[in-house]
Amino acid sequence: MAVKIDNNNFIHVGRIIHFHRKKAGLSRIDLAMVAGVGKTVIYDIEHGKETVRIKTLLNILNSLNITMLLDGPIMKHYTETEDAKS
Amino acid sequence: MAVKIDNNNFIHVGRIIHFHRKKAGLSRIDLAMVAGVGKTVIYDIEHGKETVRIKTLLNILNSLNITMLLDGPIMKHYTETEDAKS
DNA sequence: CCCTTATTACCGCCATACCGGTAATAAATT
DNA sequence: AATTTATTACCGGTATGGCGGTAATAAGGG
Repeated sequence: MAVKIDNNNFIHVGRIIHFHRKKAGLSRIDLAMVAGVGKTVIYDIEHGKETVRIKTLLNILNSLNITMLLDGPIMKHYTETEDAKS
Repeated sequence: MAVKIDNNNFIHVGRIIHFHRKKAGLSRIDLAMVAGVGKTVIYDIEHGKETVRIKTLLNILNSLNITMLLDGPIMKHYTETEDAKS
C-alpha cells in the first residue's frame, strides 16, 4: 500500500502531496502555514522539483499525516542493535 | 521492520546510513563515488544534519539498497486514482 | 456581468547545501 | 615504532533552495 520513492519516480511525491492537500481542503498557503514553510516550496514540490530539503519535505508530509519509512534487507539488524543501546 | 522517519527522530537517518555503509565495507569516499555525491554530505548526514536535499539523500539510500516509502491512511485512494490514469 | 475574495504562478534576493582541497587521525605493513 | 596507506574531519567558495512580494488567474456573491 505504501508508495516507494526513488529518483526515477520522484514525481509521485508532488502528486501525493497535491492529492492529500486537496483531500484536506487546504490551499497552498494553508498548508504552508501548518507546515511552517513558505508557499513557494509547496508550489515547487507539486511541480516535481527534486532539489528540496528533507527537513522541509518532512514538515509538509507530517502536516498531511503522511509517514516516511526506510526499509531494506538488513534494516532488521539495525533496529536490533539500536534497541540494544536503550 | 521499516524505520519511521520524522523531524523528531531524524538522527536515525544518519545512523542507518552509517550502519549500512559499514556493513557494505565502504568508506565515505567509496559511498560518495557510488552515489554520485560529494564526501562531505555523507559526513554531514552521518552527523545528523537535517538540511540535506531529498535528491541527495535518495542517491545515497538507493546506493545502500535502502528503500524510501510514503504511507498514510488515505494513500490507498491515491494509488487507486493513479492506477486509473494508466 | 461586475466586484470581491481566494488561489495559483512567477520574480528577485539572501541564506546555505554541496563541492573539492587539505589537515588530522587511524590502520596497516614491515 | 616508524613509514605508508586509508579514512575521517574541517574550511572556504559557489551554485541554488526557499523566502516574501506581486501579478495572474479562478471562484463566488449579489
